[in-house]
Amino acid sequence: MHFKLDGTDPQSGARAGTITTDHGVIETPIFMPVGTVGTVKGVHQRELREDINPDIILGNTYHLYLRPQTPVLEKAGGLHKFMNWDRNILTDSGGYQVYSLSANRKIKEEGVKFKSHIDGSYHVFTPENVMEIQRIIGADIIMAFDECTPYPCEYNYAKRSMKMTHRWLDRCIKHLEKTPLKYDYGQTFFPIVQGSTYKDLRKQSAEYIASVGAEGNAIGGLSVGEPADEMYEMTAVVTEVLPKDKPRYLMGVGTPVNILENIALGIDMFDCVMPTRNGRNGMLFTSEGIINIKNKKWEADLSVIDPQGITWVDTEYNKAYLRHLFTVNEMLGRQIATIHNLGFYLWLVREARKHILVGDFASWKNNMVKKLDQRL
RNA sequence: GGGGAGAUACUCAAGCGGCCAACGAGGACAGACUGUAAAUCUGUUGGUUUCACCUUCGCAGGUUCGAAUCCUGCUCUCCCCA
Repeated sequence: MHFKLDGTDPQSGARAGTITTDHGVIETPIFMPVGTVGTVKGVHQRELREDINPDIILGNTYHLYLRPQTPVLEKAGGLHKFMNWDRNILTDSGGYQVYSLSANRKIKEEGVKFKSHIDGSYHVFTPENVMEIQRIIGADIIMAFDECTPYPCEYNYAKRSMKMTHRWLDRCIKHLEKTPLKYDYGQTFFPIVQGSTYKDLRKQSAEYIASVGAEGNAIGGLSVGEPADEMYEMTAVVTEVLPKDKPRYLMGVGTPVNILENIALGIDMFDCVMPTRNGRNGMLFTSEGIINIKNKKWEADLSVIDPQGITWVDTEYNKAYLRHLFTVNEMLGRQIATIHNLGFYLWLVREARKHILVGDFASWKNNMVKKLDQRL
């Protein structure tokens, strides 16, 4: 993997860059659609490629390990071939499931014992086997196995957890060196900064993560319920420390406003289920503000979904029709909403990139933030 | 014509003397959702001046301290036999 800085915004910490991998070029800032189990829910690969056109998408180690299971992925020659996606893929390590499946797992120094949410069977994830599984899945960017702490998180717990995540990181790196590539392209490993919402822990963690000299770095444990201002504060502390010549990935963020604010703080990569999940649940992010398409007010509104027309669905369908599809619970409604939202998110980060390169990002951002937060 | 069953809130449907403004489901309305256990989850759904009162369980009477629940009549619906 190679990262090149193409430009920085004079008024903020925003950067535009280019990541090059064996599966192509990723222009940053980038939003990566989430495709947990080998599909960006509700979107055909063809639509993803042609209509939304992201350079990279996500998969999830825990979910893919449970189903279809690694032997199938290995037989297929990796996730790219299995799902027919020839651009970049990043896999999360399962660290987020340590948080989200908290009722079904037990954390120890050695690793995490999970109770499968599918059949109740027990599985153990360690830094070592997570690296092996990610080798088999074969994503271009693979993540360290970490503990994503909840919010709020008591200081002592956050500190202990952060230190364990650091020790796990060492084990990941050590084991990865012994685990050869499975396919004929490279894989890049990203470590993850933790430290909850404590500035000193975040700084300490960022310093540790920076010290391992990875080709890219991630920030985890945010967007887990903390107020946005706290998230920004933590991002600011961390980006101050992380190397400027490496991409920075803020995991799990966020709303369109969150993304713009974090771009301003020097983040290059984002992922979030919001455009897909909220889209399936009727929430549309548009150039004019946020719409709950299920609301009665759209019942007879024949105006197009988004006059900006970022993706073709925006102008081919009207609001009343889309609301109707949700009302009668037709899957097409969820598909349209998902394509629209992903198109919008990708448009947003591409627009941000343009403004960074032109040099007027800060003022453009402040303008956008006001519009994007509006509820229509 | 004879016999039987039934009418409950937007719909379906419980309730069979007080704990009933009335279970439950659907629908409707609204909210939530941030490295996806999520096509999921939550709330509201007779009215109002809402820790209370008023009007509701086909219609009209009656019994009772008290009725959606018991009695009488009426109206309507469905089923069976002619």
